[in-house]
Amino acid sequence: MLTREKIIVLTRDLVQERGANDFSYQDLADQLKIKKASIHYHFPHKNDLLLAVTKHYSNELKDFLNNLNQNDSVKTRKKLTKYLDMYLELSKSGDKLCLCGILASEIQGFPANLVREINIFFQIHETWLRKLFQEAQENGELEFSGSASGLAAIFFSTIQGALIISRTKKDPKYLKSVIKELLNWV
Amino acid sequence: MLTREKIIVLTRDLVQERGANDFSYQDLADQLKIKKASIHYHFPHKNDLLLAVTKHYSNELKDFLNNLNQNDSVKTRKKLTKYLDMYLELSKSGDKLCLCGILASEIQGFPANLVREINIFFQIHETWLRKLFQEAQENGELEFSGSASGLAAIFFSTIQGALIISRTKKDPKYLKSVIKELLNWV
DNA sequence: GTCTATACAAAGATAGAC
DNA sequence: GTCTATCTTTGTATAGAC
Repeated sequence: MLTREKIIVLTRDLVQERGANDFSYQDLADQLKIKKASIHYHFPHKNDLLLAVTKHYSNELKDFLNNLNQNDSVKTRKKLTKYLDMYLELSKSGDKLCLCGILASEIQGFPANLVREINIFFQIHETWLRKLFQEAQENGELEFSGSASGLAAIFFSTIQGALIISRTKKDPKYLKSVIKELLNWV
Repeated sequence: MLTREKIIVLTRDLVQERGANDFSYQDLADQLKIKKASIHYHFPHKNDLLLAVTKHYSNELKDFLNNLNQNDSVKTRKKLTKYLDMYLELSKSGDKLCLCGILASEIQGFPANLVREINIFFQIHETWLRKLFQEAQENGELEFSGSASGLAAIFFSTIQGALIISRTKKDPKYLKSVIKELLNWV
């Protein structure tokens, strides 16, 4: 793997664990066994690195969702379950949050382009969920009161919140039960 | 107000805006027009300060909830609305999150006693919500499928998540619509 | 209880050799 | 593209005078 890519992947992990304000180029250098100056060569400023990591994370998400959409015969509920499984997996790690969830909580002090990128990530989620709910409502696969976009916002907010609370409680079952409860509502 | 108290209140504000890893004793000293050393007199280590702030925040919450519980004649839905209004107010500030929500997202690296205090805060919320839902279900004021504790977890997670997302979008209406959607479900 | 002064480490960043 | 060396600023913290 290219050094540039290694830096991005490791940063992603560190941010998901500790946040953007609690990891340093020194941490990266130590773990990658290179020097700080080498990292500055690839990403002169920390915000450059955070921006690249966020874009990388969004691209991974797009791939994941495209993959889910690929197979049209898959039932809506099955797609939804696979989507939610992604977060259950994350929660099982015990020490990670959604990259953009944690970045969003530190957003004051970030430059505008990074804020924009985090919002794009949120938008990808909500758009995917909204379309899923919309189509499922139209073809009668799911039933719910309220709008598809409202339901999408609820699902996404709940997961982001539950991830944080679940980790704090050191109890992955918390997220699991919240997700189960959510699924009972559609 | 005593200096000690001033420090706590200002720290609370700064943490709600920027998080625990992005404010310093220097920031406090500048805004309070005292010297860093004076703050170290009251709170030798930063974690001492964060612990005091968290306890203070929990006490404010307890007062608020006790106040709500005071008047038994108030309808459940009204109590719930007042509870949720607290977060709508917070969201209107445009730059603050729930203190414990933001602390929880930075929890790696905090000492055990601080983690415990954050969990206590979460517990207060969930217990209050659970009891509210439980009693309302028993006396028929509210109807919902699933357990009262599950509903409490959903409400609390959703609010925490929506606060973060709402601020990132710079759109307090996001939280507002999520709350409206939640209320449609009970 | 607040101040001045200071210590010490770490963070973000750059210059220039290889 | 990576290194050594260095710079500057900031953060956390303590000692000791007032």
